[in-house]
Parts: sequence; structure tokens; C-alpha cells
Amino acid sequence: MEKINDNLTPACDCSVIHEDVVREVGKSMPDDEVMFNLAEFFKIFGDSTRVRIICALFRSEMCVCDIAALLGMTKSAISHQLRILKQSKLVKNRRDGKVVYYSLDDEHIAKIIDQGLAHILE
Amino acid sequence: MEKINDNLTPACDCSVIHEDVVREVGKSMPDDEVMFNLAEFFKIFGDSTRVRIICALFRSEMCVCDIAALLGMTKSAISHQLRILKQSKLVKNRRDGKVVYYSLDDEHIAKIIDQGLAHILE
DNA sequence: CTCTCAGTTGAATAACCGTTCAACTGTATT
DNA sequence: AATACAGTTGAACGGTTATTCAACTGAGAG
Repeated sequence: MEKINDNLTPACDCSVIHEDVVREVGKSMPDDEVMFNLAEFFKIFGDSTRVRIICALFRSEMCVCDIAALLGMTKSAISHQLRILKQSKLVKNRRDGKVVYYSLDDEHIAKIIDQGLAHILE
Repeated sequence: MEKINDNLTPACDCSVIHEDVVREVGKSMPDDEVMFNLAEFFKIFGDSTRVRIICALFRSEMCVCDIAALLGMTKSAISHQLRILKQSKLVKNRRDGKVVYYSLDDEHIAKIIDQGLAHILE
């Protein structure tokens, strides 16, 4: 009987109290990679500048200058955030001469924002 | 005529290109405080440990030890995150002897998580 | 009372991240 | 060709934050 640490998970500093619960919940948990990607996705909405950009684009397509003026921030700061939003496939852009117009590119955004608002507005 | 900077917003480094768009979008934008609170709310979901805890509690009420074992982390790390989740009114707890059981305390969570999953799973 | 164990807490460390700044690209105008 | 302007980019700075560590609380068991 060499079963040491039978009840412990590697980096965990305690024994399992409800072994059956942990086993069942563990079975139905999504893969760690999915959980990681999910957190990365929500992280996008976890910045007020990005949320405000999304809310603005929710009403109308906009260029970088207009967004910067609307939010009272520099073009650079807005451009950096738009890059993140574009990499996450939440936003798309088109060029017209010198001006680059950004618009939303995902149909889940509205529902997610609405659910978030529903929570903070009690 | 002292109207300098008429077309510029305080901390913005460019002039407004589409004045009408900026004005209209500006009218319909939620207050900055609401946007800030919204970002703070989504920040909660922007950490894989917290998302995994939420997903676990989605299946069953659980104590700190079990969550720590399930996720392969220390009780301390889990306890810190549970405190954040509780302060955000996403989680509640009850005590039974030495054991503290945590469970979900918000009906919007499921919908938000589902929308997030719908996005990352294409 | 004492010991054990579940859980909490605060300080400290390290990693992460948003903004700023300066330099740059590209397009239109003259 | 030269200028002006919209937008991008990379490095650097400062603030935020998740985990670790150690000390602590509190409840049950012997």
C-alpha cells in the first residue's frame, strides 16, 4: 500500500472533503483551455475605454479621430485599443482615403453588454 | 471671437471629422460611471481562476477545500478569489461547522457565460 | 484545555496591462 | 515634390492584480 497523497491534487494544500462532488464536477468541467480562452474574452470587456468604444460603435460606424474626440483621449490610445478589439474579432474596419472607419463585427456583443448592464443596474 | 479649440475635446489630439455623428452618439452614450461599473463587472470574468470557480459552482455548491483540490490550487488563492466574487454579489456562502459552502447568487451569470462560450466556440 | 483542520487575511512579490511619447506609414492636397 | 493630416506602432512608465507566504481565527474532536 504505497498510496500516499491519495486524496490530494498536485498543487493543492488540503485534502478533499467531498470526494464524490469533486469527481462529478470535474467530469462536467470544460477543458482548461476553453476556460482560459473564455477569461481572455471577458478580459476585453474589462476595460472602460474598450467598453465605451463598443457602446459608441453600437450606435454608428466611426473613425479613430471621432472616437478619440468623443471619449476625450488621444488617437494613439484609441488605436491601441481598437487593435485589441480587432484581434478579438469584435470589430472590423474599412479605409476611405485617409480615414479608417471602425464598426462592430459580432452579434453576441449586444447580448453580453445587456446582461452586464442588467446586473449592475440591479 | 475667442473660440479656439472649438472642434476639440480636452485631452484629444485631433479635430472632429464628423461632428454630427460625434454629437448624436455622445447623446446616447451611458454615463461614464455606468461604463466604469460595467467594465469593473466584466473584469470579474476576466480571470481564468474565477471563471473556473463559477463554472464549478454552476454544477454544485462547494466548499473551499474541494474547489482548491478541483482546480489544483491552494486554499488561500481560492479564498482570495471567492472574496472578490462575493463582494461582486456573484457568490454567496453558508457555514456548517468548520466548512464554508459557496454557491452562485446571480441569475445573469449563466447567460453571460453562455454568450461568451458562444463567441469563442465560433 | 488542547489539538486539528477549514478558512481568512495582510503584506510582498512578480507578472500583466493601459496610456503616453515619439517616430513612423500612407493618402490626399497644393 | 512638399506639406498636412489620419492612423499605426514600439518602447517605456506607472498602476493594477493574482499568487504566495506566514500568521491568524474559529469550530469541532479527544
